[in-house]
Amino acid sequence: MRDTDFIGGFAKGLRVIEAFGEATPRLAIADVARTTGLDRATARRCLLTLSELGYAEYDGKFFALTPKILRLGHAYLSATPLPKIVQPFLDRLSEEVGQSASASVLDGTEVVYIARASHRRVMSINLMPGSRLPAYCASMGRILLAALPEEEARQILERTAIRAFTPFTRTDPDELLGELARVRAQGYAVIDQELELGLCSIAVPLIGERGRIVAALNVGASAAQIPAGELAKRFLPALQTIAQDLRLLR
Amino acid sequence: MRDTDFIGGFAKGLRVIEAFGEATPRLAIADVARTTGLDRATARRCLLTLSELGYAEYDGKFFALTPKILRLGHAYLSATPLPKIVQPFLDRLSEEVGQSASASVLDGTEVVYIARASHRRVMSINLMPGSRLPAYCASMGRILLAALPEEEARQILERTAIRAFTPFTRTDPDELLGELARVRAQGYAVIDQELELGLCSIAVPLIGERGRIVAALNVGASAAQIPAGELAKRFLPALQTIAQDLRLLR
DNA sequence: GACATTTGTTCATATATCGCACATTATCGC
DNA sequence: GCGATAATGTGCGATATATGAACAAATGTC
Repeated sequence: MRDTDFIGGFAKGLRVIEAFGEATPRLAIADVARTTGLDRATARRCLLTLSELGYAEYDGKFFALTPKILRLGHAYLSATPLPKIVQPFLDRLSEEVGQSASASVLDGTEVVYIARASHRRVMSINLMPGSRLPAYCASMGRILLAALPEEEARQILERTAIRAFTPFTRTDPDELLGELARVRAQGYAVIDQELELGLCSIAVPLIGERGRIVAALNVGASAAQIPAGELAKRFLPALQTIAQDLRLLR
Repeated sequence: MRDTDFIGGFAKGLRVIEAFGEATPRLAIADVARTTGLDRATARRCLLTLSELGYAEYDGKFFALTPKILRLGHAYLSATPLPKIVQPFLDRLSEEVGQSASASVLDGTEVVYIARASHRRVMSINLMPGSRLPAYCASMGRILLAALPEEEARQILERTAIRAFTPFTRTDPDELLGELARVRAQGYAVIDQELELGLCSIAVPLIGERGRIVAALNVGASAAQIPAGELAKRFLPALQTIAQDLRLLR
């Protein structure tokens, strides 16, 4: 690609949108300039453009995104067949096992939820399509990392900011790579309170065309109700059935 | 705003993202140029930019959005407190009444789902945060339209492409305005199979600061199981309790 | 209340982008 | 295969945008 094929203003605008996040729902021009590294004048122009188009609101001091911005993500969720195909299966699965079920894909070092059937709330954080979790300590993340060539998985782990969310979180890259090998061999991944105390989950791969692993499915449960050791016995057959059914669709 | 404060390239890029949708997951350069009305060269530059940034994939022929694009919508969902606050209440409500519960806001002529606790699948279409429905024939849409000054509601109806999804759909603007008045007076809205046969729902407003209606909550049910006439009796108290609890939070 | 800082806005100009016209390459019907 | 048609890639002048410094306004500090 020649560099004249790159629209700098567009790229900067997207960075401005991403500047809004969890802890920063309302931002002043200077805030955006700082977090994006853009010049204040440029940040201002991006924000005014967003506001002019209705993607953001401006009260004279702070900018905030409007629900119109959801059109952008929705363009993916509705355009990509996978979320739509998977959702009814997750609903059925969730109903059947009495727990939350989700599907996700890998984006960089993170797992991105593309569909979810939430049953009981067992996690403190609220997951929905678009939500992200670090791949290294999520059951679906382990599946998706295990699907990559080992070298690639290692690179992703290397550029992940690994931290221990709980005393159970595995943080050693080599140990994690060993775990990935185990996951690859056994065909499913179990996480026991590595992300959040009291929460465990089990995930399986979803196979697409040419046998490629395109997504992961999981079931999450409260560790108090169901010990991690029992996850495979209780949920693996249902998960594998769903994964098999979904495979037949393609 | 002076016109030099507007970044055309950014606005065009956003249009390109929105060109991807339900029926068009994969688009060639010329497709995008046609649907957006942009010059082919410009559409190409936008697409290459998206691809360079990892928001899209390019196989040499077609472009498709990647899950990274969800970061943009997620910036809103995680930045705006409302979805996060509402979700646990919806979960509780859904569990309590044994039906799906949702929350939405108005964006133009459409209702945008910002949170949802799906219980049983009663709709043919798959709703999730970011999903959109025409406001005029959705229970939450009626609530949100009724919250506007009548003149504004009329204008929205005028620029809506009103069509009859079922034989029950009300399509006459004056009749709809009358219905809005009724909704405003009684404080809740009931839809009986206007959007989809076999589906009915009931919605209430969610009050924010200064008494402004900031969102709507609803419960959907199968018309076969629960006639529309019984919705108020069965679900209104629970809905109103939730709305009241949520009001206290602010 | 005056000073120091931060923030928002404007301006001139260097730079990048736009859209057109043309060249090239793929796709389709036959 | 071959011509017709459509799609993609590219160079260029006109035009729009980015930049950083300078200014104005607001905010915070003492």
